[in-house]
Amino acid sequence: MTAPLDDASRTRPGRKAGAAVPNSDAVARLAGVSRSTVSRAFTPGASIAPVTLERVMAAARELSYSPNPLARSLISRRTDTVGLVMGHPENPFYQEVLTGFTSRLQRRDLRVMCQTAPDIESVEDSVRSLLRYNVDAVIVTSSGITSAAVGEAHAVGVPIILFNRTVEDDALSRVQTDNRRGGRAVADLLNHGGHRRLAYINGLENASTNRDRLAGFTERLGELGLPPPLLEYGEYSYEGGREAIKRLMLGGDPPEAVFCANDISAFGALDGLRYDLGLRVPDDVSLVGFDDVPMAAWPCFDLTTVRQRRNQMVEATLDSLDLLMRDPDRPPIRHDIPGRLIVRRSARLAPAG
Amino acid sequence: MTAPLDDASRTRPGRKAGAAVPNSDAVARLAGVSRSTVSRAFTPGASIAPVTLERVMAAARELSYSPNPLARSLISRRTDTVGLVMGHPENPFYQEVLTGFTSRLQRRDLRVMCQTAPDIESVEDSVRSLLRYNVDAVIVTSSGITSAAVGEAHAVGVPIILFNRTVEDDALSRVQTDNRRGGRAVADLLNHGGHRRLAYINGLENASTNRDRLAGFTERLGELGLPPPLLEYGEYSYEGGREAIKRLMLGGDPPEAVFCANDISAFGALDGLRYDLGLRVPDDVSLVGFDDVPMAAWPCFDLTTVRQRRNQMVEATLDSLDLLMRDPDRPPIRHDIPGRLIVRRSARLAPAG
DNA sequence: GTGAAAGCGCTAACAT
DNA sequence: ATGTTAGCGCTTTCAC
Repeated sequence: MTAPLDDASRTRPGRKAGAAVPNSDAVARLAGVSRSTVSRAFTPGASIAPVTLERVMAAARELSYSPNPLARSLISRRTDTVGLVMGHPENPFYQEVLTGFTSRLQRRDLRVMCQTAPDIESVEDSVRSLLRYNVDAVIVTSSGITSAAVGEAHAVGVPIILFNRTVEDDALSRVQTDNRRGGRAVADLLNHGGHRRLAYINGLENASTNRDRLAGFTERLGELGLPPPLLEYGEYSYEGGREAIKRLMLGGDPPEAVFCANDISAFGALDGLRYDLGLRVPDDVSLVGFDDVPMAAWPCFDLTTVRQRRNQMVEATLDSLDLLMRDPDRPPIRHDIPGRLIVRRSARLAPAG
Repeated sequence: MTAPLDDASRTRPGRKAGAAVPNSDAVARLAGVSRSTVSRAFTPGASIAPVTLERVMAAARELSYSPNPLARSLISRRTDTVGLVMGHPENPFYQEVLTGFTSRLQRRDLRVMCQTAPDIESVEDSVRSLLRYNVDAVIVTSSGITSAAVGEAHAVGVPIILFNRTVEDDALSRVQTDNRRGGRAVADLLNHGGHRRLAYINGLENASTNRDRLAGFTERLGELGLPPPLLEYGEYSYEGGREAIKRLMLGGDPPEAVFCANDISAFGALDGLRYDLGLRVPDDVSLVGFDDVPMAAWPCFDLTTVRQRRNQMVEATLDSLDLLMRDPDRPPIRHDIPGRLIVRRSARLAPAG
């Protein structure tokens, strides 16, 4: 529970002694003003005479000075740093999300502290660690979070946003694809294709994305008078999908169409079907994924899938972050961004001749 | 050039006022000791009586106090934070590298500040920004760096390590695959396959990885008495590879075998060959990539390639970092880790019947 | 509009 | 082994 402060690395020496990092004192001396004036020169709203400003800035340029943000944060209680906790970085979708976040945050002149957290407990550790470093906000991607961590963040007034994950705690801001609606759309598509025996290859069992996609899928199947899907476990991974499809197809009552919880597991399922089982897609089995990663469009896969609007989701997250950082007491913000069915060739569109 | 300090975000308020972050003063009072004793309790080597230590720690636990690392860094001149500048995050290989770095740095109790930098100028901006935040070291992945940035880092004693990139400045530490040797190995392989008209699909023209792979390839071809390869430009991307192969094959003297600067462009070339041009691999053309990303093993690609030993490279980088952080004046450390030829089915192994 | 003084939370140097 | 003092680099009163 306690932070490992007693680690050996603490014996490491600090920065080289002779290193000359200019401070406001030096600039003040060179410009012939007081330290507070230098500070004012670097504080946008401050009242300062234009000439003085110019003189200070010239001195600052000469010494290539800029205020030490860490010292500044000691007083301002802002670090201009956002913490990013990534749950499942092996999925290309989240890799693009990560890039989206870092590049856009940079553009807003915010620093990014990255942590990877394989499971929900390490999310707690990560958040705690980020809070110690006084980040101004935390984004948690594709992973849940313990209410303990939420509480600690709330106590110090640091907003948390969940990206593509929901938790029971309804007091949390979040941005996600409308996974349930995505699942429903897939049910409709497969129904149009004339399929009746359907299956779903689960992602991670506890992920809300997985649960919601399945819930929407099953719900809509029910409305259409179709039986609930067969279930298998694919762990959101290529290997998982490839194994899962074999278990499904070699079981008693093989499905006619399979909905995979994400694209990567769908690629695994696709390869399992054609290379391991010698079946054709979509002639023998229809297959649908979720995410629309770039590879899904490659001819080798040509995967019908539900697109998550990555850019839109990232933008929504950053906009929400802005609002929450301005006012930590604001009620939680929630975005459910509709996915978009991308029809390619891996699923039959009409009943077989 | 100057940092955009005058941005609007500075008007954003700091952390919630009521937020109670305990400080050493509070702990000192509760434990009935002085503030310096509290400090000592959290400083591993410090001389402190076991009973006092216990009492302080109990008080700290009660207030859930831990020292503010930012305030601490003001004096110690260490932030326990490493800057990571990523050049081309769209390549899955570097996405895995990124994950490797963040998870391993976390394990060493170091924070990671991430920046993405599309070009060499933005690397300079990124490094400067990281230096302002007093990172203890900087890792630059898959991108070059300006000597200005190197100079600034050196001036403040912050080590920089280049990951998979070389620059003229020989005073820089770096870790990379022995790209030249990798290129030579591919030349040998294709020669064994009986190919004589060869081509190389370039990655990014200025990337040292690209130059070295090509140099090794060409060099070894020369030694084997083969003509230098035809050249095309694939930009290290799927689309680039797919277009490049078309230009090559539809040109006057189509090659018998093609070496692609990385796996992703090789996938593009492969799809171009079979889906756009109707050719078979390796029957009509042999194809080799570089990286050995997980997808290369998927049956759909089954790509012969040169494996970069990602984990080993990441470990070597972190070990070097450790040494350099301990002694910034230490001479540059260089690792050239041999790649490994992974033979799959995309390249012929013996001359055609 | 500007300077002096106080203090953010911490550690280091010097006492004892 | 512990307390006192000074100061890291900055901003923020509060005077003028």
